[in-house]
Amino acid sequence: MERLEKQFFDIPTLQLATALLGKTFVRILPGNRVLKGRIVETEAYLGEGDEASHAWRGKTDRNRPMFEAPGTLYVYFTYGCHHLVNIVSEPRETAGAVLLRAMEPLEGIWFMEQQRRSASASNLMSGPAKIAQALDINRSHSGSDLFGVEFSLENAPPIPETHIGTSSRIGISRGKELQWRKFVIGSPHLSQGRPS
DNA sequence: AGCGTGATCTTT
DNA sequence: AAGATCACGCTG
Repeated sequence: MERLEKQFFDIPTLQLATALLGKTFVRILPGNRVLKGRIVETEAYLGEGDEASHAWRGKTDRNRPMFEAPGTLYVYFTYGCHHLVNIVSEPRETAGAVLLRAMEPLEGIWFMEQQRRSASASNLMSGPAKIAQALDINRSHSGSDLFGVEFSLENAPPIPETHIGTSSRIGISRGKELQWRKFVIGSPHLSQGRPS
């Protein structure tokens, strides 16, 4: 299916979190190896007013990409060992991003298995840091976008509303009351989540 | 259930 | 300059 252009990403963050479900994330490595995954779980993060967001206190060196144009990538490093990948939303100078939390591996599975040593098929990208590891994404990609060679998003039919679940975001201490996690109900590739 | 591991941000 | 926190994954 066709590649999604900038206008696709230019919708409110919460809507984008839903619209991304089912779409195919495409990563092309140096050497033209192609990796693909189907997005099955996302979370929305805003700026001011969303205390769980990196951007709620304003722009810093790290979160700068969150203030860039829709379709930019925001990647950061946390817990001393994990990279997490977000797709930026909202117009320039307004913070917003959608965290990619889980994907169904579609193509390049052999490579992903190499990247993730102890993983069975359904575990390859069933968590936000696993995605970054499987697809070989790190901080150097923060600020890139989905409109070049390395990264893109392929269209796919929308997921029917009845198959989309909603919950609190996972692993945060503030903003728990907001139901800003979206996922494809019944997918075997969802993240395991963290209690409370 | 516990902990690693380091960047980032806030407070002194 | 020091301390707290952290959008997590793995082992036990």
